[in-house]
Amino acid sequence: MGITKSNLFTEDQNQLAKVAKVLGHPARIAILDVLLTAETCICGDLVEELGLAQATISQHLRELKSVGIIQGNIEGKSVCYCINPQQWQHMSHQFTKLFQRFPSSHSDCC
Amino acid sequence: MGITKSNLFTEDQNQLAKVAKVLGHPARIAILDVLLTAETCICGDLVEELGLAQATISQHLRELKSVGIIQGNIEGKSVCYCINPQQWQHMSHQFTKLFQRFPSSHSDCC
DNA sequence: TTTTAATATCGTAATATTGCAATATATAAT
DNA sequence: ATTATATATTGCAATATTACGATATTAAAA
Repeated sequence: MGITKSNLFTEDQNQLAKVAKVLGHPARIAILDVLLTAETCICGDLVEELGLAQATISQHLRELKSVGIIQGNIEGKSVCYCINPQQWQHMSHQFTKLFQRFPSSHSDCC
Repeated sequence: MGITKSNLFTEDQNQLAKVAKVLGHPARIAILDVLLTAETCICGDLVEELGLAQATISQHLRELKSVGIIQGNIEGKSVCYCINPQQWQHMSHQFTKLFQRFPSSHSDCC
């Protein structure tokens, strides 16, 4: 097949998986690393920074935008990218909720 | 192409992306949900719980095992799955580190 | 207005993922 | 030993992802 059966799962499960999937590529993590390190908007430097073709970077940026964790603002003839604070916090919260569901005081399995 | 250029990225970036990718499917989130809710080992119930074929579940379990966040212990003729506490905490820590790099006191972009 | 520069989109090849039926494997029960 | 049960593996079709060259788009600069 190749098509995910989203209807079998809850909205939360689908949503979290969708965001995780976007984080699931090193180029996209690298892009976030640059944005986080710069602590400001990045216009264009990304293509030189990472070693991928311009078209490829653009595609990864679109995927990050698709779940809202980054945003792009047109600034003249270039585009400034930055983290979207609201969505970043939301994502952070969703993951943290998942992680915290495993009690640290867990007795060994089986 | 279709092949990720891992050599362009750091070990950390590749590692985090790899784990995120495994979390990037709702069936695998759903499996973790069951394991977290049960707070104990789950032997076999997973196939009835989720609506996927046995072969498909087995495949998802293998992917979760591949990054170490769950483990399976053979228990007679069935297999008990549970969260791996060490790896869970490690994963949790890696993601949290990423999330916390964005200062909550961030001025708006551009 | 033409050129230049930055980014996006399209088309496409290579590869990966998803899902499942069929089959293999392994252990318990008879 | 044979059968039943639980899980893993294999093989395969459908679809998705990754990467990039070529081309479009858009806005500043000349």
